[in-house]
Amino acid sequence: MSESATPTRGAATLHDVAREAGVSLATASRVLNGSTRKVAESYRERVEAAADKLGYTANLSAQATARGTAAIVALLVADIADPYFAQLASGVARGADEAGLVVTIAITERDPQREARLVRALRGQRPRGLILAASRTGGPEAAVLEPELEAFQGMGGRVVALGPAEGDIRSVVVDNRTGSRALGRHLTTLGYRDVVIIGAREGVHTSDDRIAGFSEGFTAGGGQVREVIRAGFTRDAGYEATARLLAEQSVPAGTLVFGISDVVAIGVMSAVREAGRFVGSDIAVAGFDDIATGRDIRPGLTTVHVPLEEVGYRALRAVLDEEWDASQPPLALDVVVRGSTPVRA
Amino acid sequence: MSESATPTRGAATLHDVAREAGVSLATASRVLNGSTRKVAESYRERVEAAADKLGYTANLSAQATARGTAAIVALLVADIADPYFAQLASGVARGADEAGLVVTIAITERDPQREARLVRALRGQRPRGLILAASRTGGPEAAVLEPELEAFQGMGGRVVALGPAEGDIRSVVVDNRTGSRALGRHLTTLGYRDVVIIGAREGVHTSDDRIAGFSEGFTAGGGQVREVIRAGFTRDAGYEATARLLAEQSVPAGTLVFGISDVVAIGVMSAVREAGRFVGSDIAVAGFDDIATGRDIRPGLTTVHVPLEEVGYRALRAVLDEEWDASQPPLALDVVVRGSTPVRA
DNA sequence: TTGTAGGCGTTATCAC
DNA sequence: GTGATAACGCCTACAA
Repeated sequence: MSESATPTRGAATLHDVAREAGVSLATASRVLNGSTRKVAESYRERVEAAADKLGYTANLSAQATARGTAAIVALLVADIADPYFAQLASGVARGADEAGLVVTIAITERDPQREARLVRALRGQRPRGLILAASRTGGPEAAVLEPELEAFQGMGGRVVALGPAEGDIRSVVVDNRTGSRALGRHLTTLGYRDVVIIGAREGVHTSDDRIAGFSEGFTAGGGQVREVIRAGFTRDAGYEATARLLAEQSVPAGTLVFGISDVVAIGVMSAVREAGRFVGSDIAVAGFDDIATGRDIRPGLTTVHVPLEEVGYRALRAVLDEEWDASQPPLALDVVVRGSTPVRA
Repeated sequence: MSESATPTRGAATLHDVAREAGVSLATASRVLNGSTRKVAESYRERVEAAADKLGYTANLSAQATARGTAAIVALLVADIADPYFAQLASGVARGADEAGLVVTIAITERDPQREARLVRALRGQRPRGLILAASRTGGPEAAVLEPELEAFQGMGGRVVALGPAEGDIRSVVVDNRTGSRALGRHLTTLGYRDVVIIGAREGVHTSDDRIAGFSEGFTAGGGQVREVIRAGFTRDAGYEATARLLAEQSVPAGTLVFGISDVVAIGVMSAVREAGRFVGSDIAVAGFDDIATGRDIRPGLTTVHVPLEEVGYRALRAVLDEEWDASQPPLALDVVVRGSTPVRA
């Protein structure tokens, strides 16, 4: 007596609904899921009544097999616990919800090999599109990804990358270069002349652009880049690089440290403090992205505001929209000055 | 002539692989996806060769329709941009990856109605399980969820809740009560006697438990709870409640504010500062969860460490494991004292 | 407008 | 062990 009087065995199928309503499968399908609506009102009502009497929910898998594509969009991020990616994901989720899509999420751990494997696995879902948010790199390691992406596109899937991309990959681009240039320039007007930049390894586009832009702006303003440290994109990378820097060199007061992202910059701040120095008055710190916590830490983190949630939302739209202007101007960014970079006396 | 010379049309199907390998569909299926393996080595090799020559990837939807269940686990969170949920999600993702499952994520926005709709929609995916991480409440609003959950379970899906749950819902429980009691008690040993608690509305289990536990510990230690403010679970809720508090009442130095979560506590800290008061020496602040940023802000946030990533991982295991000890002891928590609650002179 | 029937890619139950 | 073949639940020409 494992199952006794349960009226609906397992889940109600379209079949059940059709029978209950006394119509054909096709009719039921049309009113419940079909796109072009041409069903007599009386039938429609009966079907709908039957459907929710039975608690019917379309089997998405079956629908997907039949249609050849699933109402899914896959999102690849380096690390979902990182606020940068979390905020991005938030925008993607909002857009997906609006469009009635489901979001599938995969973590690349910043490993190109792994990323390629994930793309391949995700392909099995036949998602409408793939959003690549994990930091894109240029190098040869990135090559493993190419064939997988092509295979995916070959079966009608759309690929959207955050940051510039070649081929038929749509992309949502943030003007890292211009934003960081503005930041660098602005900081010289506050009196800074000496900067150490902590970024990711060469080849990571976002990092490279931010480093280049900042350097341009800073030198244009009369400052000089003392050193560019290649660390990584995490809080710990920022922390360790700074700790080492402070231990090995004598860093004069008034020096500015630019962390390639807020997350990195927050690590920088912690290391500065732990070394017994002061953030702001002593060693200034700036970041990039304007994640939420940057507002709540003390001193506030000077940064460049990136509308992360909006970026995620646009990426989602890029997956869905038929029309797509490939030459869209990149999202403009604003410099946000807070206490971590006070005016130098 | 709609189809011309493209070698692989769309995506390679099992059919293609079988033909290429010169075996039957059944055989190909067995070597590529089947569970019980009984295929001659020679065949196996041929099939595998054919498969990766063609770049075959199983169509998960088709597999799901055939099997009746998909290799998916759905995760419901209130807000993925919130570090609490993001860290949780991270653990879920890790476990899912290990088990070869895909994670689908849905945002409830803390709206029970919406949550119910999502569960219903997610049901269509026929996921192996559902992880309910969005703050569970007790009240009548929660009732809408029941039937949806039951329907899901009725079709063989497993439901895992974070926090206590009734019926055949598995749950991963964190000992909020004991943890907050320990925190409250400990803070009295530091000299605090007066606390204002900022929590979510009544009925939200996590919040209620933390408030109750903290109150017990704090009064047991000789302190008194001046007020319990019902605000919410967000940073802004903490901020606004505190701003109002500070504006309307005269809050003496040495008062402690306990935010029901670190996110709330961070809002509290910002409001304290904005009111021209000092966190720590003047008004002390404590939180709960030990999210990553609590370590990086200054002063550091005193809190109770919750192994969020691990909680997520366990939740995932709870979905998968056949064996499940319903009476597992809740995860123990540790008090972490930082600068936001200095010893009172 | 409605119903019939074939097909989507896999799995699983059979005989062989 | 291997291979037909009937499901799985749904969509969609096509016919009525």
